[in-house]
Amino acid sequence: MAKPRTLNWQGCPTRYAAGTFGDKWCFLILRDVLLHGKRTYSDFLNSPEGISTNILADRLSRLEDAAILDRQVDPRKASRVCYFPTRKARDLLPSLIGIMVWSTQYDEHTEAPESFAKAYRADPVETIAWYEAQIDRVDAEIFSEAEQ
Amino acid sequence: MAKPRTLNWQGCPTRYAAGTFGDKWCFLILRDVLLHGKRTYSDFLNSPEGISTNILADRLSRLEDAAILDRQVDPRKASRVCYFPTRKARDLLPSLIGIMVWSTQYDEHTEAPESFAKAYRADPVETIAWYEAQIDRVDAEIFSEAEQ
DNA sequence: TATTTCTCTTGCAATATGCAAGCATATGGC
DNA sequence: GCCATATGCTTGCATATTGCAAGAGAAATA
Repeated sequence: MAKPRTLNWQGCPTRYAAGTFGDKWCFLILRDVLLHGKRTYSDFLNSPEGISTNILADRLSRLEDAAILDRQVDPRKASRVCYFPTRKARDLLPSLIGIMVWSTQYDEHTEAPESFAKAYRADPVETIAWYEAQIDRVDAEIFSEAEQ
Repeated sequence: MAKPRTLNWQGCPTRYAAGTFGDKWCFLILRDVLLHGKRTYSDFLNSPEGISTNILADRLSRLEDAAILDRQVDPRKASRVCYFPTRKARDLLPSLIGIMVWSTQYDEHTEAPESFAKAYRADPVETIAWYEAQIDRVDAEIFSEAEQ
């Protein structure tokens, strides 16, 4: 048995988003892949929140189905797999960062430095461009290492 | 028995957000309260997604605990309850609308009109201000009706 | 006073999650 | 080539969450 998944949760934009990545584990995977340069199954598994293996496999598969992640055999080592963020994933960066700025403001135990929200407010476009460039760098690095 | 809730899901901004409203029903409640002018239990219950009564009560209670919703006896009718969006909720508007624009772009069955994403891209600040004004209007209306 | 509206609560079956173990494929050392 | 290891999953099972139907309690309405 398996996945009915986003069974007709299309149409309404909020519902589409909720059905596509609207659960805590998808959120954290998006964070890891968009902001922390994580790409492999074990990268995600080692995040401090401690996702379990079956849930991780399920969420990666859903995000791949939704064209948010692009699953490829790791060019550096064929026993490994890379999940690359697609353009569709990258286009969530502004909202994701906006949410993080919100958390930084309202979570009294936030660990985010003051400078993060400050930089974003000073120049959001530049801040997002910086994160996009980081993503490019991580992906390029993987393929350049493979050629050696 | 009841709610341990966001047990130490603080610190990391993404994790804080995921723990606070990171599930599909919270998403939809936020949509209803921020964008559709819904305020009462039965308003939320009547949304087309069909949330069940126990889940709705649970999520409203969590969002109230998180200071995202402000629960008050309805000034128009004391047997009813209003859930008003707080400043903390309103501050999610930009990200929520950003996510909706994303869905509008990527959901091939989107029901959102082209004009929505277009207006946002042309002037995001103005678009958000418009939604904020709508929220003010809905809340003011409730209290003005109560005085009659 | 009786009925209806409205916001929940409760009981129970179905589904999803978390955990530990195991499996499959590829790699790397001999 | 052969075996140990690394990596990405799958499976089984206990526990937790959800969904559904019914109903309780407080206030409005007739």
